[in-house]
Amino acid sequence: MNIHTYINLSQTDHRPMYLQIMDQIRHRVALGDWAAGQEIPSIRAMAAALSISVITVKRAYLELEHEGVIVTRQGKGSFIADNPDMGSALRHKELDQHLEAAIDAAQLIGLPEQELQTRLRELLRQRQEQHKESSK
Amino acid sequence: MNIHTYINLSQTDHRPMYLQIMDQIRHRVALGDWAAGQEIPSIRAMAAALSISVITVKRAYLELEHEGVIVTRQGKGSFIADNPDMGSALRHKELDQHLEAAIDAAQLIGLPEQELQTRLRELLRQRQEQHKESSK
DNA sequence: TATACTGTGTATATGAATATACACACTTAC
DNA sequence: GTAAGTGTGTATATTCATATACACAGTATA
Repeated sequence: MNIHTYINLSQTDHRPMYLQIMDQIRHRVALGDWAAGQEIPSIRAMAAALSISVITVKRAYLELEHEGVIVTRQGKGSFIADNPDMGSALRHKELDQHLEAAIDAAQLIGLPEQELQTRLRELLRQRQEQHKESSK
Repeated sequence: MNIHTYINLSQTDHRPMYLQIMDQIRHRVALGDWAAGQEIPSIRAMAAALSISVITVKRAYLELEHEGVIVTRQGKGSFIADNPDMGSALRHKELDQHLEAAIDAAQLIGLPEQELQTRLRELLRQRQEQHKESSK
C-alpha cells in the first residue's frame, strides 16, 4: 500500500500543489482513514513519491499543523493530531453564514423552502459528477 | 445621488478592486436598482469617484460585458444589457454561489452531505420560529 | 471644426503566490 | 560515533494577477 493510494496530484486541477495535498490529507482524516496519532508519510517520502520538492510538502504540513490537524516533530516525523481539529466552532459558523445567505437569497427570489433544499441536492450531485470526472 | 451611493471599495475586503466593482454592479442589477438599458457611470467617472485608474474600471466593465450583464460603446458609454431576464438570472446565480460556498465549507470540515442538508433544514426552522416571534 | 465628453490598445510596474535548492539540525538505532 | 532516517531556515527563481500611464480613437454638440 504505497503513498499513491492516498495522495496524488491532479494535472487537471489547477490549484496549487500544497493545497491539493492539504485537502487530501484533511479528507483522509475526515473519513477516518488516518486515525488520531497515526504517523503519516514523511515530507521526504511524500516529496519523492510525488516528484516534487520537500519544501512544497513542508508548506502543506506546516499549514495543517497551524490548523491543528497534524503535528510535526523534528527528526521524528509527522502525525495526525491526537485530537484533530476538523470542525472548529469558527468553521461551523462560516458554514451557517453561507446557508443563511442562501436562505436570504431564496427568499428574495420567492423560492419555496422545498425548492431550496432541492437545489442544494442538485448542486451536491453536480459535485459528485465533477469529482468522478477529475479522478478518471 | 452620487456614485458612492452605489459603488464603493472596501478596505477590509482583500479581494481585487475590479472584482468588487463587478460584484456590486451585478448586485445592483439583481436587486433591480439598475434596469435594463439604463446608462451606468462612465469608466472615467467611476475611476475618478473611486480614485483609481480607468484601466481597472475598464477591466471590470469588460468582464461584465463578456458575461452579458452590460454593453459598452466607444464614445457613448456603458449600459445595462437590454435583457429583461438578467436580474432574475443573477439572483439565481447569487443563490447558487451561497450554496456552493456552503458545500465547500462543509467539505472542509468533513461534514457529510446528509448532515449539510439537515443543517439547512434546521436553519429554515429557526427562521420560521423567529418569524412567529416577531409577528406576535 | 473645436471641444468635451466617451472608450481602447500597448506596454509596463509591482507585489504576492508558488515552488525550489541547499546547507543545517534533530532522532534513532546500530 | 556514525549512518540513515527525520524536519528546518534562509535565500532565490519564476510566474501570474493586479493595477497602472499615456497616447490614441470614436461620439455628440455647439
